[in-house]
Amino acid sequence: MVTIKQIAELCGVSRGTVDRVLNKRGNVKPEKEKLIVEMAKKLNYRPNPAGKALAARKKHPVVGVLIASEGVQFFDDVLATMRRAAERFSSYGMEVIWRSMKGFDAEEQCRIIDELKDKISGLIINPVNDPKVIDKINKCVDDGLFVVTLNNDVESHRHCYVGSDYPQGGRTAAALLKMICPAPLKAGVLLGSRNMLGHQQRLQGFQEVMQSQPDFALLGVEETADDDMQAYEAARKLITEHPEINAIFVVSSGGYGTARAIQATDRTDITIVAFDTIPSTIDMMKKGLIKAALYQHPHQQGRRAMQVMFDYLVNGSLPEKTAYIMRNEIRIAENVAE
Amino acid sequence: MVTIKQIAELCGVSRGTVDRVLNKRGNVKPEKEKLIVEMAKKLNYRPNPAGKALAARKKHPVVGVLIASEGVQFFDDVLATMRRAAERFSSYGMEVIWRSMKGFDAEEQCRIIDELKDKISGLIINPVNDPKVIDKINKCVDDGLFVVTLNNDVESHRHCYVGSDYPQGGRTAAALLKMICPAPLKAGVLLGSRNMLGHQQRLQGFQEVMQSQPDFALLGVEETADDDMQAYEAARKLITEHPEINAIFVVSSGGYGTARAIQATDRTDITIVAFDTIPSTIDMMKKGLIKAALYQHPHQQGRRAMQVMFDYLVNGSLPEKTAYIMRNEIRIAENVAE
DNA sequence: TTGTAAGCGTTATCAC
DNA sequence: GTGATAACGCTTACAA
Repeated sequence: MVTIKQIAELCGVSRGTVDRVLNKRGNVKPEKEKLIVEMAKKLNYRPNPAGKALAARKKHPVVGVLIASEGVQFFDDVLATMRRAAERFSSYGMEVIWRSMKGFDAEEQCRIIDELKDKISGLIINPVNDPKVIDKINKCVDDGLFVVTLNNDVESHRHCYVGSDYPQGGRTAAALLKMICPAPLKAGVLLGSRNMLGHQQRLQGFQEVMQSQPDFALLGVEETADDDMQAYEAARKLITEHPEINAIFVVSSGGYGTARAIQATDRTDITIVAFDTIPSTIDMMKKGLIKAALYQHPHQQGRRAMQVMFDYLVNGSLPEKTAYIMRNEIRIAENVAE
Repeated sequence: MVTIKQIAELCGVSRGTVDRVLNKRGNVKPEKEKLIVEMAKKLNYRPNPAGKALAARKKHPVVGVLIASEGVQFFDDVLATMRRAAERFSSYGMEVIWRSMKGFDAEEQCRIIDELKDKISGLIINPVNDPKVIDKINKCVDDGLFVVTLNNDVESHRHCYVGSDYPQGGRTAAALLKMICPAPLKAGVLLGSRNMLGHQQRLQGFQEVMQSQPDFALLGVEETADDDMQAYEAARKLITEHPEINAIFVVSSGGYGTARAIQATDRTDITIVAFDTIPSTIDMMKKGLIKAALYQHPHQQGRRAMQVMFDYLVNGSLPEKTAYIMRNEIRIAENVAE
């Protein structure tokens, strides 16, 4: 509740001086600086976000959002919430420009970053795990951009990461399968790509929990490129090659294709656990073909990423954490979207 | 991005006049009013929340929070998040005064409302379902208070309700038990109180789903007053009177007491599904005694209630919905808080 | 090195 | 009925 003005009066200086001290703009006599810093601390000064936001309007901050979202339904929810947030924030003078790409081509992502870079002061990106992209991101940070990685993190100088707890997702799926599938468990795994760190981590978490199950058998791991047609083929392959299979863990997208494959074989004894409650998955849950789906809070991911960006660009405050990791929730037909 | 000032210039009037029109304060010539309203609409005017917040500081809005939270661990999470939100909002000049009570005594709740009433301009309350309380709430609304009911709704003139989807919680628990418990299912139910509408609704949802299960047997429903000791006794009673029991659904608090009762009887064939991931429940989940817990988003409930209040009192904007209903998530030992 | 003044958008007060 | 003005807290450009 204490303001810059009050601090200025108490210290016998002007608001400008206090502002220079608190925002470390220099050009203040050391003894005055000390006095002001101490006074601010003693009075527990917290800048008023409304005042900051109002003054920040003159800056018209622009945010770039670059997501490899095309053809990935999971991002529909993320982006829907980001758009709503952007709409809210627009009245504070923050503008968002949107870019999307299909697939994980590092060259293309670098190209788009270059195209965006001189237009923006913040970047929200779902980065491809590639040295060229990482370099590019580090360059952005060095040049003063505020960078948030979303849903996929890379070893870089990014300011903040927002995504889900991948190892936990795998562990949860494994434990759930142990609960709902008759032993002995003979499972197949479909994953998007071995090059996706998150998918790898989910698989590791899955195996970690299954280890303790002596009669567990991992029959095979197939890649799907997060594509339902490929998932369909991969699931058929698993079922044909391993008729004893009784469970399939779909590590990322592809639940629908998997369910269709099961449907086609008329096998009712195979339990599917998938990721993400996207419409096609929900459909298959209602039909009983997918028993459960893990929810990685897409809306919260989108909201948090935009909020972190807004707080920095408009309110001038850094995020409390350098990584916001969302929990995995278990959903079944009864508690999935109505 | 259009401001009052711009509208004023375009309409050839002063900012004051535009303000009077947009905030319906009257004293404006009908033709001017019409012109201004149309211009605002045409330009898609949206008030700037930062400006509003800044101006609202002079009002020093005070919010009363009254929750029957004592001894109910579920509310620890709700209140923790509400406190954090209150802290954030305090820099906008919004103050919160906190009251709690133990149990559901309507008289006492009315007394506390009376005590708060002339100090506050908004009330967040977990109302007792009693005509006296409802009258009191309606009186508050009539007198201009903004009222949000939290976690429990009552038939009143409250502006907004924030709580969980009770029927869905029951349905989800039932479907989950069907998945993880060997048939035939012989279940007992422990619920807080038959007078709690939410608990009743959960039980109904539970039975609704179980109906379709021909070999299902509901062995008994016992009340616990959300108390672990009473839950312990009630669970022992169920087990003693119905040795064939193989599942217990704990409709609200009491999961810990139930698990202790199971532990005491050395029965390993009874599956417990409980509500809320409070510390004692988590402990019992880690030990494997409680198989799953339903999570009703306490943090989101707290955050949303405070946000709705803030948006109204500080930004002058009504909530988009009159009820915010949280989903029930399924959690097991692997995805509960680390 | 420091102070002053204007401005961000909204609201409230007061004078006409 | 209406308009001018000051105020909310903060930033910034400029003057001293």
